Amino acid sequence: MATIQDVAKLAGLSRTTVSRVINNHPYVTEEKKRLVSKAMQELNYVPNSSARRLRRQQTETIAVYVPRITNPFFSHLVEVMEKEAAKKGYQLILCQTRYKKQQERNFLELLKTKQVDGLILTSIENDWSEIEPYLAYGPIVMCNEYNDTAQVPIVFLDQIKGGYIGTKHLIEKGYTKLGFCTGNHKSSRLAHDRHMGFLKALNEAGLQMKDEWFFSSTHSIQDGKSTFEIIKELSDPPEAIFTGSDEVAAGLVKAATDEGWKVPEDLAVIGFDNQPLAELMELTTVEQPIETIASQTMELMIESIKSKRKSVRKEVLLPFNMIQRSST
Amino acid sequence: MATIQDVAKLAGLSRTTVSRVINNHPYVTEEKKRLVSKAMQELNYVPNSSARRLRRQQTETIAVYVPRITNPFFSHLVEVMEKEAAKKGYQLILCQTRYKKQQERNFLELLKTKQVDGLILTSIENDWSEIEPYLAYGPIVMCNEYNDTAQVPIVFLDQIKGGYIGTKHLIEKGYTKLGFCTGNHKSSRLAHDRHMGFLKALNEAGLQMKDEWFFSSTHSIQDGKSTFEIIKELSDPPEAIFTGSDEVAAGLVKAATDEGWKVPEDLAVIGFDNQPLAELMELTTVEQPIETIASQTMELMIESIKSKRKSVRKEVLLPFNMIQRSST
DNA sequence: CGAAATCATGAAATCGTTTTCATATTGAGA
DNA sequence: TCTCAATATGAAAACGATTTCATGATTTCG
Repeated sequence: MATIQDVAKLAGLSRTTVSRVINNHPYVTEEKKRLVSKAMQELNYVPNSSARRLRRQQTETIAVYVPRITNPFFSHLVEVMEKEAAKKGYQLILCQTRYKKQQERNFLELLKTKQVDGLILTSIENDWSEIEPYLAYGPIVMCNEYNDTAQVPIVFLDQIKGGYIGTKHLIEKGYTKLGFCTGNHKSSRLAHDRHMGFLKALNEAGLQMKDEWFFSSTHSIQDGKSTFEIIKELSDPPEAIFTGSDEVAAGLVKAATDEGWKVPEDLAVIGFDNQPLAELMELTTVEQPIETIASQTMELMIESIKSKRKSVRKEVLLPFNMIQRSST
Repeated sequence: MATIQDVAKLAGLSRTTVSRVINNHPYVTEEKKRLVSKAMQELNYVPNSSARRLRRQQTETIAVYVPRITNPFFSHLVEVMEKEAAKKGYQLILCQTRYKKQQERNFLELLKTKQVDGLILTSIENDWSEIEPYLAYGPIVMCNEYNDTAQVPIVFLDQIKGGYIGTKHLIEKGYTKLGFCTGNHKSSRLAHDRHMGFLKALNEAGLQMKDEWFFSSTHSIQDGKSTFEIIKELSDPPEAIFTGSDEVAAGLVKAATDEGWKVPEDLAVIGFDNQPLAELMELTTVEQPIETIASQTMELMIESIKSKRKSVRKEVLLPFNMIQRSST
């Protein structure tokens, strides 16, 4: 493996000059530039990035935390982030926290050991107070997660509104008996806020909700199917269901139609996210602008890395988009 | 940021001894170990990984090439790989080639510049001759892609067999008019081989196939739906379709049932991969053991990194698994 | 008891860059 | 012609660890 020294020797110049050519520093004559380029080519030289990182004190690498990359929402987010990062010469290290506090804490060391220039958090397991100290080691940007106090840039959607507009849509369609499916609504701020939005819309319309129309811990297609099994046994079933996920909505619709129910006449369902599966099942859904979320986040991240100033709070609020299909 | 020097000073010892404690080298007395640990704690010290990388000439980082992370097959692969890598102290850099030769070539520089210890290729855009020279810079492992000559470890499935068993299943179910949907069967060895397997099964059963039952460039749910639109206009439509993807199969089934066709009575469909969507649509499908593929690949990769021997060809052939549901 | 092996520690070299500092040359303006 | 700035180059320091080499101290064993 050729080093900068070898190149310098072959070109009959100093390391310094070679380095200047590599980093195109202004004060180098055309002639020397040619000499260096020729030598580099001849030796098939590439600068050693470990050395460069050490000297420059930066890695051109960004860590992205997601719970699991197989979740389509997060893989879409990461897809766009990687693209944007690559465009600007950065690489992405993928960190799956698997919804575990400990796993998240382990990964936090990356920033401390200077393996990455910054952290993007698309989900947070630990309390902010646990994470906050790591800000001393590099910028952190939050994406689609929020926290009212953290002094970091944050790209997010108002999930209360998300819950609200989805529910409002159902109400406008004339449904009055509304059910609600949520994931882990206790720990997740997102789920909690969507529920708030749901209740707000209900309230405004003066509608009541039965306890038996509330379903928690629903995440998967299978959960959607099981939920329908419960619904069909109710003496007074809901007419429409707000779900926090397209998977659950798809499961509901599938189980219902299999049972001979008509969607949306017998049961209307609204999903969340607009995943490919939503199109397949023709689900009405509340879309989050994933591409914008991702690219804005990456932009803020790179900006934070470049301006080495102290991290400050900066909120970027993005809008939802209702997609009406035939499930409502 | 505290350095090893600071720790050494505080502990009243040399850098060398501190380094020995960090890397738990045998010859250090318990007493000094305590002293060093205390100093490290006090200074909140963490070894700088750039320095360590430079000195050790290794990065504990592995690059994974995928076309796009949003493809569920690849995201599942990456999910498991990341988990296995993390378990052994390695990190993953995600590289999306986006099916572009140029993009793949750009990423190849990562290995050359010593940013990663090795490369995992889950798809290959360029000719092997283009990639082969990079073997000089570190190990490469192929995953689910193949090439008959490359002198690298390779974890794969016999896609001819994949096509064969799926088709055989349809034949055993009694269908005689078989259609075939494929992606980009010209450039992809995978798609080509599945087609070979399909034809082999057809041949063995003495069945003929009409040209109009062959559909190429089908990838998405939407493609599946459009394909059905063509099929329903045929005067002599196929009774069953082999598809190279669950997405296409799902699209077909959805469009067909919407049109009032019964699946599998009017049209049987078999998918490929066993994605979550296959369960939703109750698709019979040919499953690839993704978790095993991923973990075996990662194991071979880490093995290759550790034993610094010359790369040699090593084939790991894994079996398919037919999953029978109600679409056939 | 003396030689050899083992244990314990530190000084200095090393990994391969970039950056600082010093110095020489050239060109422009007074 | 002299000064000052701009241009061009190189020597050496720095980044922060690990590794080699050297040197004592201690133990083992014949």
